[in-house]
Amino acid sequence: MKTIPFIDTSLEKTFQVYEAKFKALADQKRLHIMYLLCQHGSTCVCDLAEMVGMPQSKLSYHLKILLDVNLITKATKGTWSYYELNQDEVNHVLSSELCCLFRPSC
Amino acid sequence: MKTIPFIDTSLEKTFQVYEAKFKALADQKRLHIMYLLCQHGSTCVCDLAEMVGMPQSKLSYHLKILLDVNLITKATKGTWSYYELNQDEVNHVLSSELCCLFRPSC
DNA sequence: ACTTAATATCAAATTTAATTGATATATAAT
DNA sequence: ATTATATATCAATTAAATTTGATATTAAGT
Repeated sequence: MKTIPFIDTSLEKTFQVYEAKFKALADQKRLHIMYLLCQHGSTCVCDLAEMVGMPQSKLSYHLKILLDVNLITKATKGTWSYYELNQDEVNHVLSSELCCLFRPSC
Repeated sequence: MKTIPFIDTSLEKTFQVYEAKFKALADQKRLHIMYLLCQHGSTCVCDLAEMVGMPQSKLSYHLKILLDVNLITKATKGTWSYYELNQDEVNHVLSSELCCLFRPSC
């Protein structure tokens, strides 16, 4: 019989959530992708692949990682998938100083 | 003969720096360590090891990762090493909302 | 219907990071 | 000097993330 450590459990959940988000951010290629999405707005995979010079399957892999933690969003039109930076989520996680990296205006 | 892509190079460096910082943040155990350092202020390794329930060598490994990217600082006194959260660096990287996780007052 | 184009997914190979237990180093206490 | 304590580092293992090339899926154009 043990007591339920409520606060610790909820902290643990919080740490889990942020671990996933930071993992997604912890990669140069993905930071570059986010930067490009920020600069160009909604962009389809094939255009993005050209911009980053990355094979399509590899790019899809990295986009999925960013999508799964809600740092980017996806909209499908026909066979095209358009990805976009989730500015709200970026603002929620990063300092305004850092967010600046992911703002078209800066 | 090729032109030097100055802007891209400096962007690449920026991404490298943040990759390393986010990598350090991308781990539940390390987030927990940072949280404890925030709550308790300057703490020596043996006390911290007890708090996180982690073998000493493992803890030292994780502390080094945080230290290397300047998210924590270290001060040695005799055989003891005292680690402390680098509040400035945390503020520089994370949103104020998130920083709150690493503020004693919140 | 058939072909082409865009994207996602998969399995295998590779690379990178984390864990473990042992050992080294350095200070402090006796 | 010897012993005990705190911490860091190392080599070996294990685990996780990334890359690659191939294939599947789905919509569009002819």
